[in-house]
Amino acid sequence: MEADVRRSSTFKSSVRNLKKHGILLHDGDDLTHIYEMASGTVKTTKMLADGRQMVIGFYGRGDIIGMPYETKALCSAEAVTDATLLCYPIKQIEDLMERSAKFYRLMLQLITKERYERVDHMVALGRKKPTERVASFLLKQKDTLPSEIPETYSVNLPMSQTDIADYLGLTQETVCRVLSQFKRQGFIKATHSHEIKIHSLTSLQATADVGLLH
Amino acid sequence: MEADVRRSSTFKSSVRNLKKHGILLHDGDDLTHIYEMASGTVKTTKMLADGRQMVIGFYGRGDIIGMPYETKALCSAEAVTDATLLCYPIKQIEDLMERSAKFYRLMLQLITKERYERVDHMVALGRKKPTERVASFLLKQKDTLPSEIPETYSVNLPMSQTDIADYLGLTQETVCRVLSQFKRQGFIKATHSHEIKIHSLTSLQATADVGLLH
DNA sequence: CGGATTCTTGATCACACTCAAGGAGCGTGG
DNA sequence: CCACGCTCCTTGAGTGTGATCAAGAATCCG
Repeated sequence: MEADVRRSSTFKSSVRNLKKHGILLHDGDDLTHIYEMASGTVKTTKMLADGRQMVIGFYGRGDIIGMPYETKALCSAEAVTDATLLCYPIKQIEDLMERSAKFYRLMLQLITKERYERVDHMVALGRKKPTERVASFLLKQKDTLPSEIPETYSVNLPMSQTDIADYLGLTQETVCRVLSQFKRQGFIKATHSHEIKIHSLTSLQATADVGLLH
Repeated sequence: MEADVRRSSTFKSSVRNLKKHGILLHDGDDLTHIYEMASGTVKTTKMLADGRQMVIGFYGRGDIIGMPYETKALCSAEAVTDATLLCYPIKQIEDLMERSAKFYRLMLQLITKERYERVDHMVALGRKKPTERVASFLLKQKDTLPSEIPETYSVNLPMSQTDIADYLGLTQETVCRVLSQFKRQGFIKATHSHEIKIHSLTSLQATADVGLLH
């Protein structure tokens, strides 16, 4: 998006750096800007009154946080790692959308992608078993990689297992146990911390989609 | 939306009637139209390979199914009761959006509302207990009513308990048991079939938000 | 190096699911 | 209009799975 905004005459944006655990937004804040991830990872969350937390999404390079006409922030947003964001005044984005068909199609595209992901996420939360959810989560990470994925490859998991649990509607212990099971089965292997190697993409896919394998 | 579309010069829409259990869309179909509910209730669903079903949403009078630039249907859509829908060619809607700022704001408004609901739904699926999910669901129904809700009022529940369960990520039996419990507690009362009376809005709200009461 | 956080694993428990059976409600056709 | 069959609802009993509780190991970070 960055290039598209810059190309417009009224270009005016700033940069914001967040340290790990830095807060970008509180749930319900007035939303003055729309943010584009330049580096790092940010999570959006909702919290219940008694402290239970739900992670709605993880955002990495190129992802957008905030939508035109979202006057109040829908979720809180917190840095999972140190992160850099490009900040566009929301009014400016709204103007661009109204004036440039190309730009508004770009926004609609983003919305479409988000809708698709949220529905997938909802299916996982409502109807998938823990192993299936974790497998789906691991596979989703590959979408963030450049195309053409071989059977074996590495993915980065910058977030904690607690964050993954809060994203998948599980406990941290269950996530850990499922990952251990996948390791024992040879589906994945821990490399560095915050990185795992996928050893059998097909096994994970079978597990994610119906849990055919046990 | 209907009035706004008609006001435009290129107005051209048709009406579609669905019988109960009639299929409007199959997941992945080419989406040629955008639909506005005129009467009845429709549910959108996703199905896993082994038959597990997730209900993504219920749609009543005035709700929109399908979005501009959603080339393939994101979900299946099926009538829960006999239903009537207004059908707008998706191309026409896309044109209107590009040309009329007013119209595209209308669309963005719909999208914002959907985003808000989906996030709420995700929190329920991932972090709420069965009683809290059912209470949230019952309260959501009041949004469909004209404003100013008193402590006691009636809501229509045209869908089956199985549908509610598939919407809340529970089993049909659990939904039934929670509803029975609410009846015993005096929170609600069954009136006609497919209609219940809310007797204590505040008790339901307390249950929905944190489950403070047991 | 020391303290905090995160991860891992085990043991136990509770809650929602599964299985089951009976009843109520509804639509259809005789 | 009633009888029949189907779907949907209700409730109970028993089970299994993921949550909880707990403790130790590993990793991170100042």
